[in-house]
Amino acid sequence: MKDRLDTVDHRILTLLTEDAQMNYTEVAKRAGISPGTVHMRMRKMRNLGVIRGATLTLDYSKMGWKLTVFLGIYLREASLYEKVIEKLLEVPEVVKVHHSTGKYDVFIKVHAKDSIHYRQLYQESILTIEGIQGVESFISLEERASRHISFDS
Amino acid sequence: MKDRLDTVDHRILTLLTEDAQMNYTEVAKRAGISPGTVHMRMRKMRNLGVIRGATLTLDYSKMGWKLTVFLGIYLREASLYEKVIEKLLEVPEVVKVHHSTGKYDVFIKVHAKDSIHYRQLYQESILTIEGIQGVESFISLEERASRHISFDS
DNA sequence: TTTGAAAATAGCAACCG
DNA sequence: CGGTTGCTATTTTCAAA
Repeated sequence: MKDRLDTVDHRILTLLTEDAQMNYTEVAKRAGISPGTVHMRMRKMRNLGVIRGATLTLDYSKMGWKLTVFLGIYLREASLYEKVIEKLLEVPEVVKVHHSTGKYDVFIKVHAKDSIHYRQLYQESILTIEGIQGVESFISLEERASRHISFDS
Repeated sequence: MKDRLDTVDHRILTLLTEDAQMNYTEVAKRAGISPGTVHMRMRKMRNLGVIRGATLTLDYSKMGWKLTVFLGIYLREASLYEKVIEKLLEVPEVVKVHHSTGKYDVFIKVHAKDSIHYRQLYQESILTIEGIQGVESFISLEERASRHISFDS
């Protein structure tokens, strides 16, 4: 098993990042290879850890979750990040958590049903976390793109 | 076709957001329903727009893309966002674009192979965009969570 | 990497509660 | 009317070339 990805792998990734539920026979057809090869390459890329999994892309607003908010968090001490992240992970509305450097120490994304829900979650579940010094928030008005880097090259 | 999602729909979403490539027979087994029902519910949720699609979760660092950077962008005038977003979408390394309010006008996520690549991309493709007044950036050291809100309730 | 064949799954139609 | 069952076409998966 070769470790480096080639053009065929990239082509498979492009197709499946656009629709992870596309069946491998169709992927094979579009990539100009046999279905067996698609299966093999996918197993290889999963084993390499290049592919971590597959997930659905959901429209939360259509499910009644109207708010998407990003929070940039400053810590009292940078070394507290591990503890703070642990606590953040306990909040179900928190869907992304990045340990970061630059402007903020921790950067997260949360979903809320409405502004009431958001305020409550913000005040009761985020601000109360020990070690957080400050938070800057910005509400997403609209997601204009959610895509992958292109593998064609 | 009922418009509201029920417990069964939520259970299906939970299973498939964790692994969008799980076959529907397995989903049915775990949700305690028949495969036919899974197909039916999935078609319903796609038609409702609740499910927009499915994608692979990739580990970019394992593909040689070592840097993930978030950029908070201030515009010269808030009304320029449409034009600026158009330009940002032309940059292939830009994978997420949010029109936002609060701290920044536009908020994006980019991937780069290394710091050389990042600097070049930043200076040549981002800073040169007409209408951008300022940019604040923070590098993701580590993604500690990428998940969905939980639908159990 | 492809091919070919067996096992499993998808997708639909007719039926049931 | 939504759910299940059962049937057929398609897909997956593996072994051999």
